[in-house]
Amino acid sequence: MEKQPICDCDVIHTDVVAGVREHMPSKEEFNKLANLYKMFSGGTRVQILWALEQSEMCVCDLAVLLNMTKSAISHQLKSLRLSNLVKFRKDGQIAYYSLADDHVKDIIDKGFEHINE
Amino acid sequence: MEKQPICDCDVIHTDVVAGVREHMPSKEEFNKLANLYKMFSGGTRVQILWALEQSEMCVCDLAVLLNMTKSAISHQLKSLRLSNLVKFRKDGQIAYYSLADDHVKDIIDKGFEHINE
DNA sequence: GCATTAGTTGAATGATTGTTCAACTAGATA
DNA sequence: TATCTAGTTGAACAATCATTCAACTAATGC
Repeated sequence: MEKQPICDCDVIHTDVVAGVREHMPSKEEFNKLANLYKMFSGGTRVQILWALEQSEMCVCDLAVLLNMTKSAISHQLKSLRLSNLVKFRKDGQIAYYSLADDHVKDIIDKGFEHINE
Repeated sequence: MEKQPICDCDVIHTDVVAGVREHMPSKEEFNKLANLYKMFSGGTRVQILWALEQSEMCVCDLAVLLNMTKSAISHQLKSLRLSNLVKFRKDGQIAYYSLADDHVKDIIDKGFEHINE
């Protein structure tokens, strides 16, 4: 069953809306995009991403740097891993995390640009 | 009273951590950055931002385009306004919203780049 | 004046999220 | 073998968030 439109507007700019709708990505694509930015939208995660931009680090390094528990860091790293923003290599029992690709740096830099204007 | 470190690690890479900490922005700056990305991290808000990148629109236009209530759109527009990501002009009772500056487009484009690789 | 409409707002509610806690695995060391 | 440590995991709880609802403001037209 199709959902009814839920806006009670009488006069809208039908042509503008139709034109924009024509090139609009799917809801699914917008959700993917939103989920990507969600990874940058928490204070802890954005600090982790910035830190890994400076140097690869293990979970304990990050925990000490950010003064948080290994568990909290590990949970956030898992989200970042699932979003393909970080990767890691294992050496013995130590896991060395690093950024997955250059997009992360680009996105963070753009963000700093905006807040510093 | 100073907070005690809460990580129970014995061996960490002290030099790496110290080096990274030296150039680390303040917690406050990271929070500003995270708040910026929070604006892109909801499906609705990122759709609004993308739509306004295509054309200026009134609240009703956006409500019809995204099939949501005017109230829901208005609430999100308020957040976006407070973050200086959108602005609006009033013509009679109609409020025409548009993007505040080019950073928004840059950030969204970088995001699409990442998810389409 | 009154009615209508675009938009805003605050409170409430349900969903999502971040951190903590405790238990666990795997690699190292003895 | 037993023990220690780096890291992971799931459940639980508190905090944050998005949408709905109802009431409201301001501009338009009769």
